[in-house]
Amino acid sequence: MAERAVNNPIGTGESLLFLTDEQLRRGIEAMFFAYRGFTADPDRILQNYEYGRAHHRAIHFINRTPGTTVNNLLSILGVTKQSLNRVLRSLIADGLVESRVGVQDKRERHLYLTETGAKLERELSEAQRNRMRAAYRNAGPEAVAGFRAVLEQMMDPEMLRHFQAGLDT
Amino acid sequence: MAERAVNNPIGTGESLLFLTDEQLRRGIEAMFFAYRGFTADPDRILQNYEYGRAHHRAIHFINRTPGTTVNNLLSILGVTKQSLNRVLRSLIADGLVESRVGVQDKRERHLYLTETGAKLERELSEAQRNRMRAAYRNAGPEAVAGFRAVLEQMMDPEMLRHFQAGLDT
DNA sequence: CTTGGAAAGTCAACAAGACTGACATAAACT
DNA sequence: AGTTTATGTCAGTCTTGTTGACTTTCCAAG
Repeated sequence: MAERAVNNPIGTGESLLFLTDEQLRRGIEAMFFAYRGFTADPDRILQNYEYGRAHHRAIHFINRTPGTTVNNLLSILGVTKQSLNRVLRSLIADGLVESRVGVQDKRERHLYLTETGAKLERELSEAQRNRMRAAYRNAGPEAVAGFRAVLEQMMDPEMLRHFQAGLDT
Repeated sequence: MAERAVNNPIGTGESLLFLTDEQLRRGIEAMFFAYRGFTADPDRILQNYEYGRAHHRAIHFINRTPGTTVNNLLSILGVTKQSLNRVLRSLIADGLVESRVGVQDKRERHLYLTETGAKLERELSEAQRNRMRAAYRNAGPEAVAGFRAVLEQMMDPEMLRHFQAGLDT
């Protein structure tokens, strides 16, 4: 009936990985609880500005890739253009994001943070980096490499593409 | 103006951790993209049942701790009772969750998955475990330990408490 | 040079899932 | 007896997502 306590050992060849359902469940819960911590600090800050997580995501990726097009942002964020448009409209209206008509292709809009937008971005990312930095330091350098390796393996191929596109090195 | 390309090395004493803002940003994005992959499979399955992520979370933790009370679930999930109640009501109405009045304290309701509920739980967690298992295998055993270590360090103390409460070992 | 299609934007309607606030009930505690 | 606790419910709001329909702009191929 229940498959609890059933061992499900997987040999990788070189070293054994005892991946019981129980251990996998812990990994799943770790992701769940950690993601909450991961978003907690920015969420708190955003309340002071009457913005939400969607605004944070837009600001983050516009900052990462200044001049990115709406379409590119759409494929990174994985939402509909209507949903993103609502967010962008408010950010543009509030003077945090600037939308410039494309030079080569005038249909495209290229997005940039204004000085005000960059300021909020710094406030948000600084809080998030502080938590990440503390976690990294407490876990140690080998842990950091493992953390990144597992996360990359967990991504969908298209997301992995977007992730690697953001790596300069 | 911009602080790009500014090194921010942090010496831990034993081993050096060069935690540049750039490296921390990669960790942040890794979390973002990986979480999308993490939830993608269950989300797809849930559409067939007209349920959402909130139902999944409730089902997961009721399965993990059968007989848990509503209050305990509330503190794990970090939502309001009104929000949780909406989810529980539909799960109970659909016969996936059973709510039993407490024996010692009759104010409390203890929650259990029915056979139907357990079946959906298996379908969801199997999909999620498959992805987690593949990620673990591809990343290797040392990576798994590091992954878990960093995630634990990223949790808020109260969430860490809940996480560790779910560890039998 | 015209037309087809891509990129972007807008409007409307809707749904899930979170929230607050107010209130009800039952049971336990003091 | 009065207060606190646990739960449930009603009503209303907000954010963020969705679909569908439609327009404008504009590049590029026929």
